[in-house]
Amino acid sequence: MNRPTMEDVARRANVSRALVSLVMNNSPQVSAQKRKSVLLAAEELGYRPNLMARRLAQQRTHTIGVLVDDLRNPFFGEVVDSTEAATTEHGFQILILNGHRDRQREVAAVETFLQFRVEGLVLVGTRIGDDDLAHFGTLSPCVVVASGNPPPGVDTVVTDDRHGAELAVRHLASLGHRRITHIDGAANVSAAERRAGYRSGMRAAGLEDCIDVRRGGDDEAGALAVIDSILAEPAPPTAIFAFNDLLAAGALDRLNHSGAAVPGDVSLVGFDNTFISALRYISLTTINQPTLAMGRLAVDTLLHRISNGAGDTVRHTLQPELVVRSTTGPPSDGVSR
Amino acid sequence: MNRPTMEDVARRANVSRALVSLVMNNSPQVSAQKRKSVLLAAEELGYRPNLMARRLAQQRTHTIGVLVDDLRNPFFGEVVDSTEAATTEHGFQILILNGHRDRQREVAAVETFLQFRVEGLVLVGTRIGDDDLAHFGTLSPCVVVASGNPPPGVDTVVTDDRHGAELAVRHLASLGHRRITHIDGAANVSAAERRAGYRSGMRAAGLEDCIDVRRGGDDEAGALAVIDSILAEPAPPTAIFAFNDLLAAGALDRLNHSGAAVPGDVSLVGFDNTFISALRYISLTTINQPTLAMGRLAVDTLLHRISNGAGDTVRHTLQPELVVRSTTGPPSDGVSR
DNA sequence: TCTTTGATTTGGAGCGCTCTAATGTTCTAG
DNA sequence: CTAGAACATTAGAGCGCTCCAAATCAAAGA
Repeated sequence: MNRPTMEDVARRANVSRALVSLVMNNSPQVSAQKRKSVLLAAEELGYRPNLMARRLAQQRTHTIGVLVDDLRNPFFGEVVDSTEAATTEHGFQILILNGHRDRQREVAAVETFLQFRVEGLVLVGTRIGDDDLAHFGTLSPCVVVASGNPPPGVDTVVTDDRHGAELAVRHLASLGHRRITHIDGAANVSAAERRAGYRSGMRAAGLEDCIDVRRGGDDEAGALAVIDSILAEPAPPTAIFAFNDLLAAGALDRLNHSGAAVPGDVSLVGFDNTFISALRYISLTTINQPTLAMGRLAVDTLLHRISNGAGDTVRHTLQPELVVRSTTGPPSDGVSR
Repeated sequence: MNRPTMEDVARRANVSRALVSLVMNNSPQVSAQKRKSVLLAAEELGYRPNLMARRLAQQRTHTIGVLVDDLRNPFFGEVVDSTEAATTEHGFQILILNGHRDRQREVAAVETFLQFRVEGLVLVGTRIGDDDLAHFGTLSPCVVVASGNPPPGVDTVVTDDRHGAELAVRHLASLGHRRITHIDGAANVSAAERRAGYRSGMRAAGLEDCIDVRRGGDDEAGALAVIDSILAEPAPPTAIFAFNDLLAAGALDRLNHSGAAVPGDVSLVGFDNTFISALRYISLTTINQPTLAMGRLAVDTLLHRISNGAGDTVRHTLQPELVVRSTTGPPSDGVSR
């Protein structure tokens, strides 16, 4: 399986290696005639340029690395999609690695990217520590997306998680809910901000006495136990604000299974506005994050940094929005007052 | 941002480039002392081997390319996950590219893989034509996963789609349904087999007069219009077998919205057994595909082919299973008899 | 002391491609 | 007819690393 090289093509077309190279990069300074014969020779041999060699010689890879915390979460999937679109539009290649929600693996993935000599890094929702992050920032242009509260010195594109959480609480409070519980995102990078937003939202609504945070997780499974224990309590909450849509879906699931009506007995709000929440069958009230804009902005920021080098750190904060669907409504009776 | 090279490390540690290379590949034939000083020098310089150079020199990439038809479909996501796990276990790297359900893009992606000199290809659910496929097979070891009915000459790992569809129909028929409609997967690679399975299943149940195939698509959206038109008919089906879970979720959505009870008025079966169907809130009866085994088997087959070269084409066919949940039940009344 | 042997270390020739500088060619204008 | 511009082509020096063959070294045996 010895693949033909540029040398072979050159020989076959009776030209120099350099000329073949020019043709392959469709340089305009090649005569039509030579171009044709080179192309023909390449075709006949089934020639395919060797990317390794090309990149080595070029000293550029035209590639950016995208590291995602968890590809299974549709939210991240959407961000990656828009990142990919924006990247290819700019003539760059994209390399995707999955962090599997594991800090170690994520750091290892960045290492892989660096060995690949990617020209920039997009870290989506990763749980890499601030110290490592700052370090990576010195090694390669780097944009952090959707990651709670990244350290200075690294460009970031974030949704205002805190504000998003406040929107959720305000919505519930305005419906008349008082006992609003938050099922949090545990170690997820955005968890802290959303928790903080929940707290400040509760305070703003004069409900600080009702603040109640439960430890959830990253996906459906995280909500099950919490719902079980909540329902067993004497005065269960009339509303739940979940860290994300997956958690909310899990909660919905469990509530339904336990015979609690949503929103009749319990109102529920998620976060992310993934396609899951949009399924009419679920129809989850949630907080939208502008994934498309986030991906695009991240790439723009990164490419700008790549071509313009150092400079002031940029921080783009996008605003989330409340999307009201069918899982929220006024509390069923006066009990909560 | 001029990265240190092996040369720099060698100079700093007062050894030859070759020795540094040995250390980097942790060869056993290096004295402990030299190893230490090399490692130290590398550490101090922040040296990171250049993968391009390494691969170019090595004439191997230890990488396999995985092309997925649609990363947004959780089913494919699961297959990729297990593929990734199996790959890294064997010391290989994995490169993932997304086909976005577009044949052109998929062919282009394979081209990219070939330029990367991947040592093998795993094509998951792609819609690349048989001719192209056969061609790629001659260029690189290649395993096709979950793709309907691939051409001979290429190793394959498939679920017996036809049988899976038959299981679904048999289940519905045994519950007493007669008017069972199939919402198909349109141009999806597995669509033809599942359609065929639906047909033969119907025939086997003596329901050939009721055969009714509607054009669906790849995801939720594909089901909406179909459901609308079905419900508008004088004698709507009492059961629906959808091409996959996403389509089924869309159908569930629409049925629910139209006031049709599931399974009261209409029973519903999906295909793939993705996490969506498992959400208790949805609790979809579906056909399970052993994604974990598929990914592992694909990698094993591929690596075997890589190390043992040509040989008889392998075709692994895995058996799907019926997973009964809450969207199927007997037809509501005697009308259908 | 001189080999011999096995363990270490090193020189240097690639891997396949790009890119600059230099060389050829062709054509136009003086 | 020829200088010189304008265009086309090529030689050759890398890019950073691996790996084979050869060189070096140290300890052990004769």
